[in-house]
Amino acid sequence: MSTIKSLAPQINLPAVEHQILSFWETQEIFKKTISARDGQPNWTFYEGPPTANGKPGTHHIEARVFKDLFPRYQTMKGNQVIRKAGWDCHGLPVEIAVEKQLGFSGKGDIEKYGIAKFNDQCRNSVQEHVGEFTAMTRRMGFWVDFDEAYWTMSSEYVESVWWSLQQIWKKGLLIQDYRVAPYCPRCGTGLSDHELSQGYETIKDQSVYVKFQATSGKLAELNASLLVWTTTPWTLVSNTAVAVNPKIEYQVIEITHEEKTERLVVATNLAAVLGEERKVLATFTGAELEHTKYVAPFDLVEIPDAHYIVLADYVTVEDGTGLVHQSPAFGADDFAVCRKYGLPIVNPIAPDGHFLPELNLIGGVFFKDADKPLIKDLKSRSLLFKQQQYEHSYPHCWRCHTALMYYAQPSWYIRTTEIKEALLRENANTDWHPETIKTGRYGDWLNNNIDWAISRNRYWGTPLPIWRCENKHEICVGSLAELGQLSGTDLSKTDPHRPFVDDITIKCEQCSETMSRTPEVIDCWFDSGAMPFAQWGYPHKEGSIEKFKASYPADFIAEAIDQTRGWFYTLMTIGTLVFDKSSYETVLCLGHILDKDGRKMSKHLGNVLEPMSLMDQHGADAVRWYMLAAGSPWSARRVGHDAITEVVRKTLLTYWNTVSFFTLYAKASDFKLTGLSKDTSTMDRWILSELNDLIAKVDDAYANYDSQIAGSLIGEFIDDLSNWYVRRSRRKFWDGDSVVLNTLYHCLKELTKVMAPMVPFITEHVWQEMIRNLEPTESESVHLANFPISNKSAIDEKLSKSVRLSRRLVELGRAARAESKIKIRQPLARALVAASGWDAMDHEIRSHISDELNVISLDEIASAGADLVSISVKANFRTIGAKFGGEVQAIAKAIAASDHSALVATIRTSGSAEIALDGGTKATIDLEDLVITETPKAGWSVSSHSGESVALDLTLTPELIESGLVREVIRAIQEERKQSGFEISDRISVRWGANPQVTTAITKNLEIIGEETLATKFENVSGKTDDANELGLWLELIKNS
RNA sequence: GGGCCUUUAGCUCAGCUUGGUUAGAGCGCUUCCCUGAUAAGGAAGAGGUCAGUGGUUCAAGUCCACUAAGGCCCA
Repeated sequence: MSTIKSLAPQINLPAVEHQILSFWETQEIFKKTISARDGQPNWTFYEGPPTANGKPGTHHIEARVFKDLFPRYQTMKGNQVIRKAGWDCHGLPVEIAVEKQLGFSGKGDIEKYGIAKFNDQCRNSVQEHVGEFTAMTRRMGFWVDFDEAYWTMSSEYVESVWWSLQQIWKKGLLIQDYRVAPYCPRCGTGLSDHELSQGYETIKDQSVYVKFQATSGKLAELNASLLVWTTTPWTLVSNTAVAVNPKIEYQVIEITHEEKTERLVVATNLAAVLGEERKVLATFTGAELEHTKYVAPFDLVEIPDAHYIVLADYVTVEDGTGLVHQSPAFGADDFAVCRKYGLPIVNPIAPDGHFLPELNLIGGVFFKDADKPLIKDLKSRSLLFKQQQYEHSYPHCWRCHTALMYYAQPSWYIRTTEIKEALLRENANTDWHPETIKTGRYGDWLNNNIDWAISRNRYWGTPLPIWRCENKHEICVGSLAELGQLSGTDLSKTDPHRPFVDDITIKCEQCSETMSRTPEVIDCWFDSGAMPFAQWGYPHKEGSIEKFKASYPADFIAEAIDQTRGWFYTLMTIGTLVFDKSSYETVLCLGHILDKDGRKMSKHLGNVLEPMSLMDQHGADAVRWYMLAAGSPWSARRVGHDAITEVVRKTLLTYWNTVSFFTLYAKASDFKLTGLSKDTSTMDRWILSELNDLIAKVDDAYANYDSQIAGSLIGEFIDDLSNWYVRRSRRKFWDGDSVVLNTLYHCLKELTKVMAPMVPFITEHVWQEMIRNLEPTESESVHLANFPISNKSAIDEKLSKSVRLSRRLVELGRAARAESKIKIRQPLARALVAASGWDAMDHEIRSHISDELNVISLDEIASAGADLVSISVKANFRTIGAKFGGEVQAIAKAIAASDHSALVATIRTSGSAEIALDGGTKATIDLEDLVITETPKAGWSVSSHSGESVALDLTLTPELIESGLVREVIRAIQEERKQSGFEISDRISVRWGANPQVTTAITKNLEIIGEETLATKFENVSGKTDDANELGLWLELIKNS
C-alpha cells in the first residue's frame, strides 16, 4: 500500500529536468513510445537536417520545439511516429570553416593541400559539431533517434542521391548549359538563388554615363552619340551591344556640356539627365534604331561582329538613360538578348575574378578594382559624360562577403521550369501554417521559378555522377555498383567523394573514347531535399523500399521562414521531379528569433543567447513553453531572460504548486483514490466542465498545429484551477473532503497529460511523483499515456458563464471594498447586486461571492426598493446602430434625455418602449438596446462596469465589528503558527493577552477560534500587552506534544 | 526598384476577420487588500493623439488610399 508523498512547493526545475533525462534514458522511454505503437497508423515527420558547421544557437531550439511537440501529441493520440535524426554534412559552409581553420585563402590552397586531406578535415569538422547539436537536442527534450541518424555524407546516402539524379537525368531535366549566374570569385563557385538571397549588402558604387559615337544610319548622319548608364564600369570592357526598348521614344538632343556642343541620344522620359537647356533635333522609337552601329568604349578585347543597337523589352525608363549597355558574359538579361542576335559572348575575366593578364590597362586587376582606371581612361578620351556615386544593394557571397559577379559559366541545371505546373499543383495541395505563405511568399517564388543551378565547382559535396567523353557523349550513374560495372572495377569499398571518384574512367559505349567525370559537386540543398528517400538509402539498401513507401510523403515538417526557398523548396521539388508528388502535406513555417531588442542574433553583435545555459538557468520546459505559446509562432519574436522567467512563475510554478497543494492535503487527510464522485458541488461540476472543454479545445489546437492557442487555453485553466477552484474549495480541502480531493486529482492528471507534449519534463515529474505514486499500474511514463478524451456531456456552458459572472461581481465588490477603505476581514451585513444573469445563478455560486467579499447577505438590487436605487441608462450602440443606422445619434440623445427610471420600468413591463426623437419621429426600442446601470442612492459603496453593479452596505453594527475582530485574531494566530514553523495539522495551545474590546471578542468566540486555528487550549495572560500588535493583541503559541 | 509583414501603455503583446462610444492583458512602478499551497492572488493609481495624413460611415484602433519608420523576401 503506497502512501502519498507530500511534494514541496519549492522546486528546482533544471535539476528535475536532469533527473528526468536520465530516467528517460535508462528506461528507454523514447524507444518505448515508438514500439508501443507497433501496428498503429504511421504519422510521418521529417527532420530537416541542421548543417553541422558551427555551434547550435537559440534559434535552433525554436524549430526543434515544434518538431517535438506535434510528434509527441500524435504519439499520445495513438500513432506511431518514427523520428530519424539527420545531419547535413556537405557544402560550402563546412569548406569555409575548414579553410579558415587551415588559414587558406582560396581554391589554390586546397588543391595544393590535397583534396583527399581537405575532405577528411571537412568530415572531421562535421563530426565535431554534430556532438554539440546532439547535446543541445537531448537537453531540450527533443526526441529523435540519433542511433539511426542519416548523414548526407554516408556512402548509402550519396548513392541514393545519385540514383535520384539519374532519374532526373533520364527525364532529360538535368542538363549542362552556359548561364550567367552569380559567382563568387573568391570561392570560385557559382551560387544558387537561395544562397544569393542571403548575401545582399548595401554598397556605394561609381555609376557612369558614357558616350558611344554612332557610326551608321540616321544617328550617324546627325553626328550623335548614344548615352549609356551603368553601375558596373568594369563590364564596359566587354561591351557587345546597346539595348533599347522598341516601344519607348528616344530623342537626339543637342546640349552644351563642359563648353562643348554635343548631340546625345536618350529616352525622351529621361532627357532631364542632360540638364535644363536642351534642343531636340529628332525623335525615334527604339525600334527605328535597331542595328545602328557605334564605337565601343574600349578596344582592349576583340569582339567581332558586334557593337550595334539591339531591341529588348526589359529596358525601362525608371533610371539611367533608356539605353542599356550589354555585356553578355556578366548579365543574365544581356546574355539572353545577345544570344538572340547571335552576338559573341566574350569574357575577359578569369575565374578568380581578375582580368586576363595580357590585357592592356587593367590586365591582372580584380574586377571591382578596375572601375577607377577605366573611368580615368574614359575621361581622358572625353567619353565620360558624367559620374556619380550610386548606392544600391549588391549581392555578396553569404559566407565570405566578397562582392559577387554575374558570370557566364558552364553549369549544370535541373530544369525545374519544366515541372512548374506540377509544382504549383503540389503547392495547392499543401497545408501551410500560416496560410499566407502558400500563395504569398512561397507561391510567388514558384510562379517566378527559374531553373535550379545545382553544380558547384568545389570539393566537399556529393559528386555529380556524370561521366563524359571527348565527343560529349554522357552517362549519369545511379550507384557505386553501376559505376563499378561500367568501369570494370570493384568499387564496393570506395568512398563516393572526391577525389576518389574523379580517378574512375569509363569506356564510352558509343565511341569507345575514355569517359571521365565532370568535375563538379552538387548543391548541398539537393542533399537535404533528397532525405525522404536517401535517409533510407532508397532504392539500393535492403528494406529501404518498404520503409520509404511507408513514410512518404511526410505528414508534417516544420522549419523557420528562411527555408521557403531552401528546404521547403528543394524537398517539394525533388519529390515532384522524382515521384511526381511533393514530399510533405503539412508545413509549419516559423518566424525568426530575435534578441530582446528586436535584432537578429548574430555573433558579431554579441547578442547570441547560448541555448545550453539558457536551459540550465530557466529549464528547458520554460524555454519550450515560451517558444510555443508566447506570441505568434509565425512572426518574428524577441527572446530574453525576463520573458522566460515569467513563464516559469506564471505557468510552470502555478501548476507545480497546485500539485504540491494537492499532495499536502491528500497526505494530511489520508486520501483514497475513488474516482470522480457523483455527489459533486457546483464548484466541482464547474471545474470539470472547464477541464473537458479544455481537453476538447487543446486537442483541436494541437491537431491544427496551433501551439499558441493550446498554451493560452492551458494557462487559463491553470489559473481557473489554482486561483478559483482551489481557492474557493480551500475549506473543503482542509476538512479532507474526498470529493474535492478526487476532483482536483482528476483535473491534475488530465491536465498533466494535456500539457505533456509542450512541457515534457515537469509533467513527467508529476506523473512519476504523484500519479504513479497513487496509481502504480498507470503507464510507465506520461508520454506513454493516451491523450485524454473530452467528456462532452460534462461541459456546461451556462454554468461556465455563471461562474464568469460571479468572478466579475467579486472583482466589482473588491473594488467597492477598496473604495470604502473597509478591510475585507471586516464583515459587512449586505451587498446588493445588479447584473443580468443573476437570477439564473445558483445558490452555491452566490455563496462564493459573499464569502469572497465577506458579506453576510447578498440580494438583488431591485429588492432594496425603488426609492433606494437610482437607474441610469445608456444607448447600446451596437444593437441600435444595426436597427436604425443613421438615426443612432438622435436616439442616443433621446435616451439620454429621457426619464431613465420610467423608461426602464416601461420596457420591463411591456417589453418595449417608444421614444420621441427631435424631428418628431418615433423609434421603438427594447431592453437589449439599453445598457442599464443600477446603483443605490446613499450610504453604500458602489462599483459598476458595463451595466453590472455591486453595492456594499457600509453600516457597522457592534456584532459585525466583533466578528471582524474574531477574524483578525484568527488571522494573527495563523500568521504566528506559520512564523513558528508548525505543520498544518499540529494542535496548539494559545497564551494571549489583549485590550478589553478584543478580550471580549475572544472570550465570546473561543470555540470558533479554536476550530480555525487547531488550538485546544487558551490561557488569558492578563496584563501581558507590552509587545502587542496593532490590534492590541499579544500571543504565544505552544505546540501540543 | 518590386512584394510582403510590423507600428497599440516605460517594456512584451492581445484586439482588427465580423466597425459600436470607458482600447485590454502581462511585466515594471506606487498605495492598499487577501492568504496555513504558491516564487502566487486581488483592488486602485500613474502610464495611450492605437505611427502620420486623408477618405468611407451615424460611428474607425478596426475598412480604404497615401506617407513615414523598422523588418523580411526578391531584383
